[in-house]
Amino acid sequence: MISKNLTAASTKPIILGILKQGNSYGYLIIKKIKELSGGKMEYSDGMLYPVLHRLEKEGLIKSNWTMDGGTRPRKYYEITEQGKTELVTEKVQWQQVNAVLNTLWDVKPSTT
Amino acid sequence: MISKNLTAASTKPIILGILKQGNSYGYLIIKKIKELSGGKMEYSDGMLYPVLHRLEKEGLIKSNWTMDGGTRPRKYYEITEQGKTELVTEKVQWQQVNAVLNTLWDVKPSTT
DNA sequence: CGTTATACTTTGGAATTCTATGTATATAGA
DNA sequence: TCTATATACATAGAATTCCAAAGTATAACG
Repeated sequence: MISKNLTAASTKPIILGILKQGNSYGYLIIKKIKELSGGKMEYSDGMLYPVLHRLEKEGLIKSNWTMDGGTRPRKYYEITEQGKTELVTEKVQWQQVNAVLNTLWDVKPSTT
Repeated sequence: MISKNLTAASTKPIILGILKQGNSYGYLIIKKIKELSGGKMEYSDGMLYPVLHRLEKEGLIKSNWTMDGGTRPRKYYEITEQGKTELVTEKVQWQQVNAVLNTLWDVKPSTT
């Protein structure tokens, strides 16, 4: 299982990325993340929903309740323009840190 | 500047990676991180030292005070075997998350 | 009709974090 | 010589963040 810190650091870009592929709702996003990660990342509903609320308050996504043909109501989320911009920022930052780590993963100890 | 979450997620592997290159001490580690990241990651001393203490308590690093030829005492840290193992674990996890993100960064929106 | 899956919400105890503050020595420069 | 800055480490506790747990409700399946 992925550590708490890494999960926290990746939650925002993962959700924004999924919503950029197309609108979705909480329950489905949880399943999608599990699927994308091959089961290695698994969000509980109590973890994901508050994040969605926060992202909406930040203006990165927006929601509307929908009746998908006679079934129960679902709250569909859509990424906003601001959200798309934020995703780019997240990408840049992630890649900067990734670059630092790539120089460190496989270092040989210096001859001390 | 790198976001708080990303900083938190990368602190442990970065410190372990730096110490794998060779022993070092707090003040120098801070400078090293700044240098490696081209100034994009900057730790305050109040941020770094508690992390070093925590990693030592976890057994991933160990310390000893040294007098570097007449200068003031410095607390040198060294990575332990356990620390090296942990670094591998961190690497695997990071790369798993990185793989998920790589599938998402550049997705084209589906024709909705 | 009972059980499981779907679907969303909220709260508050728990854990984490880092800002601010404190101590002390070495060095550069005025 | 004196002052300012850089070096070097430590820690309390205010502030923030987090997520496990509990709650509500409907659909689907056997």
